[in-house]
Amino acid sequence: MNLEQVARRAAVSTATVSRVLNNAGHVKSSTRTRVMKAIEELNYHPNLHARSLAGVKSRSIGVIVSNIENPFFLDIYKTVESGARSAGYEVIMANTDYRSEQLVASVRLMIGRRVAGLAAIVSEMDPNLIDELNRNSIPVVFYDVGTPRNNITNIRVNYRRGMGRVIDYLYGLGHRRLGFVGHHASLGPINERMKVVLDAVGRYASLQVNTAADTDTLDGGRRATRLLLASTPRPTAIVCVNDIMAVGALRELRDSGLRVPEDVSVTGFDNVTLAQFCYPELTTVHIPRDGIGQIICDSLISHKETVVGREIVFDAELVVRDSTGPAPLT
Amino acid sequence: MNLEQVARRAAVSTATVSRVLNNAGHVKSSTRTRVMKAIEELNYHPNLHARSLAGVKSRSIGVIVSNIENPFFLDIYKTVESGARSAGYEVIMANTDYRSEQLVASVRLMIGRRVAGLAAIVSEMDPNLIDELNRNSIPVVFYDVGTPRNNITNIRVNYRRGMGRVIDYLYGLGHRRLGFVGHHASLGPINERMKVVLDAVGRYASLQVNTAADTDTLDGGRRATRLLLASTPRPTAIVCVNDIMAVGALRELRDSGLRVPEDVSVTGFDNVTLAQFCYPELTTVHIPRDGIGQIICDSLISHKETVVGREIVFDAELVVRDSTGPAPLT
DNA sequence: GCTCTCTTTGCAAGCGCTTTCGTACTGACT
DNA sequence: AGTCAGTACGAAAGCGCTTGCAAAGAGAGC
Repeated sequence: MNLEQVARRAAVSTATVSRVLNNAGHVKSSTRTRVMKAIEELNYHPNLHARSLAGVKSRSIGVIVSNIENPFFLDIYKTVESGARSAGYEVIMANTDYRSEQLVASVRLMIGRRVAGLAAIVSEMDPNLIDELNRNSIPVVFYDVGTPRNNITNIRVNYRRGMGRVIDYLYGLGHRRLGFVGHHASLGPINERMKVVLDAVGRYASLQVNTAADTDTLDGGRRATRLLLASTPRPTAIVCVNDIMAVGALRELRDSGLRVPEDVSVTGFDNVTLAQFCYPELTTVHIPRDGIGQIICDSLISHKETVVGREIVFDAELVVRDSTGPAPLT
Repeated sequence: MNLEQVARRAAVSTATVSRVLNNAGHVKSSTRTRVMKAIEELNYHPNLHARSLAGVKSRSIGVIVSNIENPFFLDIYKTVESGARSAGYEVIMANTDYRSEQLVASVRLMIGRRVAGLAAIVSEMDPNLIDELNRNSIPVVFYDVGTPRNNITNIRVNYRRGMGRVIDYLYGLGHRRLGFVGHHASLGPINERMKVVLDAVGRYASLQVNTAADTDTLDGGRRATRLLLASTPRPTAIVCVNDIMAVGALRELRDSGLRVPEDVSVTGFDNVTLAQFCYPELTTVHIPRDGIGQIICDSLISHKETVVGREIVFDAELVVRDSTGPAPLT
């Protein structure tokens, strides 16, 4: 089923059918209806691969995320998608599960599809990828990883400051034994976050921290917390790398019969919607996901010179809710 | 940058380059390395559109969901993706936001991409869509909507029985005033679920129910619950159309100073992971998402005759947790 | 009736790839 | 040396679409 069959049935040329399909050029209205009728009768659906091949400029952008299950990624994806859609672009998504070989495969897939722009909201990285992308000319935005180049924009969040605020705040509440819940310690940005915690802790002589890592899921947060709670003396505050794992931590604490925040305080990171729907509501650090999505759209679609090829750093504000409180006296 | 340039650089024909890329046919190992070198030097990435066009059979399946934010959809998507991936297929995803025109657009997009199979995990429907799909020959799986045809498989969950169990259970606990939290009341399957509640309620003369609807989000559940709580006398149990909205309900009840389950009981539906991570843990109805994903893969990829073109109904088991209890005495 | 300007349509050349078919080459075996 | 099977490669025909160019038709103004 192709253009030619439609053309034959409508007794016109393929060029005319194409013009009808794309609302381009001048087509007499009687011809148009005749063509549409043929399309309908034949249940014709244009082959998008052929259309792309035939040199029409790409109207799609690719978004790659590390973990589509984490609402943080999903929020950014959604912002990008709505921005892209309103600009007439469609977005294709890929998930990497934090695996760098999967990231490379996804990037190749996107390039193979000839996307107009590519956003990678990922924590993993392959050493050769930046170079491969740089030799290409398509605009790219990296979140969390990568280095700015002429066609590569970088978005970062000032984790150091954000985490610093968390640690300062907890220290001020009298906490001296911390537990850090992370995931994929081997990944640059995640490891960086852990180091940031260690550094921040290092500023206070009396502060100690244990760390544990598991998968980036509710259950992972739960298991990592279980591990941390097993050490004696047990930490009085659990600092989590993100909100999802923090919600997992809350569950484990509940199961252990520990009260939050009276016995143990918990902090998250990202400030996803769920942070306000768990109990107790999470003290966390807000990351402006809509702003990030906006920047991505700007650099991939509008090609604003102000953002392309630069590094943009977002600040991260502490949001105090109910999951943190003064350290227990003992 | 295309095959021809690579071929020229490696001093071979495009056919040979193609053979190298696809590991097909016989290519002398020295030629192979020469071609690979050229590919690397030119940073060549094959145009996937061209490849698809050139008649290679489709290796991708499409999955359309109503609301990617709802973990229920996401869980099914993930099962399908992992099944597809292990069969060498890639999956492309589309989100409809419960809008039927968006569903139609997404289906057209998938057909335009010539997917090998199509799964629609959606609650909305367009009257002409089934026909349009049926005139096509690609295998299709619908969840929740549609009617089985020769190339269309239908998966359903026995909501009637599942919801019936919820109502019976609550009645047995002494609840007589129910509130139902739904979303998109105008959509067939969702409306169906509400009707099922009304029917189940109808079996008990002394049982009453109010309904409220909002968006299918945490916040939507919260707002709908707020509405239900405003009526006097207030319901003693809130029955939610799914777990996400139920978690929103929990939040609203907490804010209103009502205890769950002592003052008000809450039930969800789906049994997503989050149902065990909220507080109190949700009484809900389990829907076997992995089984659903499996069926989808079977009918779209393996083409098992046992499942293609049929209707498959899953049963839904009640899972009692902590969010439900005896109705308050007053 | 004739020219001029739009409008409407068709022809055909690609887009970048796969794949069939045919040719040339390579050894191995008579 | 001659035959044959197998290996290695190239030429070229599409896949289904868009689009530049040219041609034909249609009014409008004289």
